[in-house]
Amino acid sequence: MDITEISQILSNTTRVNILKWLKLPEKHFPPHQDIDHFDDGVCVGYIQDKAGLSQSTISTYLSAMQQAGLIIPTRHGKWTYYRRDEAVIQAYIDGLKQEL
Amino acid sequence: MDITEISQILSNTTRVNILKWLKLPEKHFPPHQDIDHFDDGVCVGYIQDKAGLSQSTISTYLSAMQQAGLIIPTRHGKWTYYRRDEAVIQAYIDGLKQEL
DNA sequence: ACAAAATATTTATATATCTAGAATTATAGA
DNA sequence: TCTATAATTCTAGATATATAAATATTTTGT
Repeated sequence: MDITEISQILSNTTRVNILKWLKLPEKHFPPHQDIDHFDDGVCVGYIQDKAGLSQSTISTYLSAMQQAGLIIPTRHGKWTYYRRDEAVIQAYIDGLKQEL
Repeated sequence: MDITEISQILSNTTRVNILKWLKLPEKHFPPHQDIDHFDDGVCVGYIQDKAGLSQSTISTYLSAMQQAGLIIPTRHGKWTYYRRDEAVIQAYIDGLKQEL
């Protein structure tokens, strides 16, 4: 868990929003076609529609967020679902409180 | 208090270090010539020596950190002392815990 | 008023980030 | 196997950040 790497992710409004949306997926996204729950998170397309940026930009953002450990991808057929890694997010906040 | 603005500040190791050093100035800096306490923080020159970057870079960093509300400047003669704004730092961490 | 010290600002270059379009890859269905 | 869909990766241009040298400003001491 790297403070500066995660802070860099959080320095962009869209990425912060994605994290917020993923906290309550049923509130921010329509139901998926293939599955009836959000246990593995939300597919890239839905996040893209919500954010209003290009598909490649969102995909790049999600990769960076995954690289930083903030979200976890799960593949379901053609779709990639992303969900938050609550442990990492919590550890980051705790780390800030401790170190900062 | 803007999450992305403060996160941007925290995305740089030197700036994070400055905040950490300013938490315990007596541990990380020599005593000042003109005053015998760190109540108003630490002068720019000491921070620059400790960080090992150029004077202009450190001054730029400190300005940005002040702009984001993280530190407070106090002028003492020729010197500018910078100290943490604990309330803002705490509000940022609390804000993250709440919103994120 | 002048010189020196501390800091801030301006200017400039190298690198990184933002963002999208095009090309590529992965998967499911016909 | 061919096609359509979803997502990733590559490429590229515009903007932002990192960093320092040079210059300007502020303040003190002579």
